[in-house]
Parts: sequence; structure tokens; C-alpha cells
Amino acid sequence: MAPFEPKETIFRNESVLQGHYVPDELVGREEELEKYHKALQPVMNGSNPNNILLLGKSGVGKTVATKTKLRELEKSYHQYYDDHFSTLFVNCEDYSSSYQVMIRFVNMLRDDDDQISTTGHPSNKVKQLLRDEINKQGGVFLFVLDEINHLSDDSILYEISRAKADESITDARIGLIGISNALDYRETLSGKVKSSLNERRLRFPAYTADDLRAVLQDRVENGLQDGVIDDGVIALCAAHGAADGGDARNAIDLLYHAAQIAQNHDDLKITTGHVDRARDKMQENEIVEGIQDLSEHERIVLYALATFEAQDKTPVRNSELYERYLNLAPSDREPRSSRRVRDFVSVLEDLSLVKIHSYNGGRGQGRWATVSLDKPLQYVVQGLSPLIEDIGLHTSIRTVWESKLSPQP
DNA sequence: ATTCCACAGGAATGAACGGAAC
DNA sequence: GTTCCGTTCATTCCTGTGGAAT
Repeated sequence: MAPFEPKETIFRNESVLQGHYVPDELVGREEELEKYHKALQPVMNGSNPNNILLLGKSGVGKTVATKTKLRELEKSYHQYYDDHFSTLFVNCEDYSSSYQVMIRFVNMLRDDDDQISTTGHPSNKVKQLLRDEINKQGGVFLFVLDEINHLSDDSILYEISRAKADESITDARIGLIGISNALDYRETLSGKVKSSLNERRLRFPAYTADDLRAVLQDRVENGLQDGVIDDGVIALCAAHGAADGGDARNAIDLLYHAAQIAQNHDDLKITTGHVDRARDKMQENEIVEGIQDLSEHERIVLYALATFEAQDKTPVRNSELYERYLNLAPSDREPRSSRRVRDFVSVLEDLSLVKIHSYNGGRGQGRWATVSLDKPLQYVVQGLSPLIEDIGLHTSIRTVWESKLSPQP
């Protein structure tokens, strides 16, 4: 093997193209940032912060806008005031109930050697602990709940908005910032939260292809060497991003993967061909990794559906799917009820692995749903391969299975 | 306008589990 | 040890529903 030596790289600063990077300036969101700025202004005036709800699909800059704006705010605040200021950022994908989020907040406000456990407490006690920590430190607290639509209950919203009004918080000013991918999030809230929240709403529209071109151009200038990118690459990534719902994260990711592929092949220029390959590879990874996170029975349901797909018998009715699921599930795995399997199918739909269609035959027929695979069969079979090796190969997918083992060039 | 169908999906309930509190 | 607490995953029961047929 050749010795290690420095290699020519097309990257200037690779991290600029990676997912966790927070740019100093958000391109193409001037109007939204202006509104955000105004909504945060009361903090600087010494009054109670507004509650703020940010709405917009994924990858439209809500989280990045929040991080940059709050960074700015904190800096300015300390120029004029010397009391406590903290922003507590929690992603509700990791902490999915109000209870867990509150415990997380308590622990963020406490020292490392004074943490409380994440289970076992009565919820009233957790509320009290949080109030105690807030009162102890005083000053300004901004609670940021990212992906707030993943929260299974909204009691924490009620707690925070009520704490602002009543006497339980004495020496502190608190505000709530919720970030939601679901545009109708407000409608899912309970009545008492809706009326007590009294929030400012900021809508972040999807990026257009033009916006995305500007975003990508900015990242390319900072992240890549001069002249390593072919004509049309940015436009192609922007077009894919716009078609995928105006998601800048996806567009940047696509460009980054294309750059990595070029780099790995010692190509000195990123071409649209690299973008195409990156897109295929990303789709494959997304499916295979998505399947890895499924529970065993969810995977058996998906397997059952894959066999129908291989036989060209999709869309298939839930009842038929359930029967095959029962046949495929090994007897020692205790098959679930049909009601439960309908829930599994709906999980698979949320992950965009399957599509559900509703039909109605009217009098004498009733109504029913059918399911079909929403991703290429070969990738799904690949993702399912550990399960298939475990519970056995269904004859319907033998061809797909064998071509997986000896892939055609 | 009413009837009728199959079943999607909501609601209630319970068991199992990890951890706190006594 | 026992009791309490919140969460997850499961079951059972059953109501609501869209639209063709009447």
C-alpha cells in the first residue's frame, strides 16, 4: 500500500457543506429575519418575551434562523444588561413528551453533578423543579422547542404560558419559541393552550429554485476551491431541492455528496454525473437506513408487501396484506392483531416507504384502503435482507434477491 | 333522499418496564 | 420490600364515513 501523503482536495472548508453547519448569514430569508427580529425586540426593552411559533416545511431555514437570531440577541443583551440570559434548545424528536422536555430543561439549568433522572418523578414535581431553577437564577429564559409537532402532548406549552401570567415565576422573564414542520400545528393544540399561548406566528415559505441557487452559490464560494464545479451542477441541485419541497438541507446535502464522490475518484471537477450518482446513492441509503430503524413486526409487514410487489399484485388490500403477514411471521414471533398491523402500515407511510390509497365501492362494497410500495423494490429487499435471512426467502422475490447478491454492472 | 357496506381509525384499557420515594 | 409514576406497546371494542345502489 502506498504511503500516506497529502492529496489535492476540491474542498476549501468541508464543514460548510455539512448538515450541522450554521452560516453567519441566512441567504434569501431577509423578510422572515426582519419579522423575527421584531418579535424578539421586547427582550431588549426589558419586557416579557413574546411566545413565537415558526411554521414551515423542513429545510426552509427555521432552525438556522433561530440559532443565528438568538446568538445575536444574546450578544446584544449582554451589552446593555448584566443579569442572566439563557436559551434552552431542545429537539422534540429526542424528547417527545412534555414531561421529558421539562426534565431536560431542569438538567440543562443544573450543574453536571446535580442532574435528576429522566424517569420516575410525578409530573407536578418536575414542574416545580423547573420553576425553582428559573426563580433561582432569574433573568431571561428562552425555551426553544424544535420539531415541536413531535411532542405527544402540549402541557408544557400551557405550563410556560401560564407561568408567565401567574405568580409562580417571580424574578424571571420567560418566552417560548416553537418550531414546527407541520403547517397546521396550531390546529392540533388543545383549546386552553390555543387561548393562553398568545403567540406571534412566523411563516417560512419553501425555497424556490432561484433561492436555492443563491444558497448553494454561497456555500460553494466558502466551502469549495475555485473552479472545481461544472456548469449546471448548482442548477441541478437547486432544481432537485425545489422539487423536493424547497428543502435547502437536501440540496446542500446533494451537492456535498456529489463533491465527495468526485473527491473519492480523484476527479478535479464536480459534474452533473456526480450529482446523479449522489442522488441514487442517497436514496438507497435513506431506504436501507430507514428500514433498520423499524421494529421486527413492521419489517415483516413491509416484507409481506414486498412479496406482493414482486408478484405485481400491488396495490393490495389491507386484509390480504394481513393474511400474508400471518403466513410470513414465524410462529415464535407471536403475530400482532390486524388493528395493530394497520398502525404499522401507517408508520411505513409516514416514512414514505409505502403509499396508501383509499377506495369506496359504495353500497354492497363498502370502503377500504390499499397499500403499495413507494420505493424501488430492490432497495427495500436490500434493507430487509437481515430479516429475510432470518425468516426465509419467499419465492416471489427470488429473482430480486439473486440480483442483489450478484449486482449487474 | 336514503340505504348499505367494509373497514379505517379513535378510544378505552391493561400489561410490562425502569426508576423514584417511602 | 411496596407503592407510585410516566411511557410504550399491545388488545378489544366500536363508531363514523364516502359514495354507489336503491
